[in-house]
Amino acid sequence: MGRTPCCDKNGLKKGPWTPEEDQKLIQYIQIHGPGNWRNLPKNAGLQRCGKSCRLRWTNYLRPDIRRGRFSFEEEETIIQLHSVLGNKWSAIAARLPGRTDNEIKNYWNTNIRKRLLRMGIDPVTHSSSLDFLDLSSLLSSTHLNLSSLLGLQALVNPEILKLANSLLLSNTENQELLLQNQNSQGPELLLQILLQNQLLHNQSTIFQQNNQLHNQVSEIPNCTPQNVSCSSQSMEGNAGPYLMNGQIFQENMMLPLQNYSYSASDASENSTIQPLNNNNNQNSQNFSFETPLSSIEEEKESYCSNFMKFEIPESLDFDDLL
DNA sequence: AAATGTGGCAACCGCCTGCTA
DNA sequence: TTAGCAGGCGGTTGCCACATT
Repeated sequence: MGRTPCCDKNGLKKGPWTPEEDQKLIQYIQIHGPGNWRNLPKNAGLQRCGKSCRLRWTNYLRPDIRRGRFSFEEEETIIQLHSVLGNKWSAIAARLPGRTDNEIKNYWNTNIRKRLLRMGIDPVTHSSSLDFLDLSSLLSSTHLNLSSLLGLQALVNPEILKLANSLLLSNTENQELLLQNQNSQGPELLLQILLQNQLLHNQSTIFQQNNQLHNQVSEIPNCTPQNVSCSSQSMEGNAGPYLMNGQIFQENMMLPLQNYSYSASDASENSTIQPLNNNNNQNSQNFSFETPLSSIEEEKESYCSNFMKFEIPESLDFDDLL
């Protein structure tokens, strides 16, 4: 025979927990520790199913739970882990101390997922629905082969190369696909992974930097982000991407710093900024964005939508990559 | 001020896995 | 060996607070 049922479902309370019930559960677990959920409700004087008690404790009452808004670092971690693990919320939560799988799941469904959808990114596969990631025709041309991927190091952050490598090692599906296609589409798959993760990396980097700057500005007495003065020439309509010193995806140049002035010289001495897809205000050393201050969420979306406008610059000579 | 719409989140539901008798 | 349960997990629901009309 198996075990006896964990609880008699008749007469058990359901729905939101009251403070009194929470207190009973906390007190009992403080004395006896978590576990033995079957007998816990009866011993603690609760008219609840043991399963309900366990959920309440693990998702809400546990003392090590970290509540409040998710940080950019946490969001970055969630997105990256989700791209590898999928909806394995418990596995993702295990890598985010203080966060529960339920909380991460809710945050994904209510925030990240919707934003990715608005940006044209499939939240399940993390692949773009836009055509720019479908570089098959370009990559299968006679102008590019596997060795050219090495040249992409100029375009791709080394950390992303490492991430792509770890993804390839950890993602069985990718491994199989690459093995199946190593003589034909392998480089294309790798490039897709690189580009997708470059997107994620730049997105999170921008979020972090923008948030840090936002916090720094907020700490200045009598100075709110709205009244930070903008300097020099306007780059309105030229929110990027840019070609800078022969490189695209220059990290510091990807900031969609709406309402903040930004000096290109901060990022690189003697920099030149060339909008890839716009003819206005070329070679500006300083620029500003004069759009109204938007929420962080809007900034994220704004950045990503701009990023999705990525075009391969004509100045990029693929023949050289050979 | 009231009605309606929307988003966030706590909690439940049901399936799966591993353990136990 | 196997029936049956506890615990774990992901999906879904429904309530509540806030925003909008």
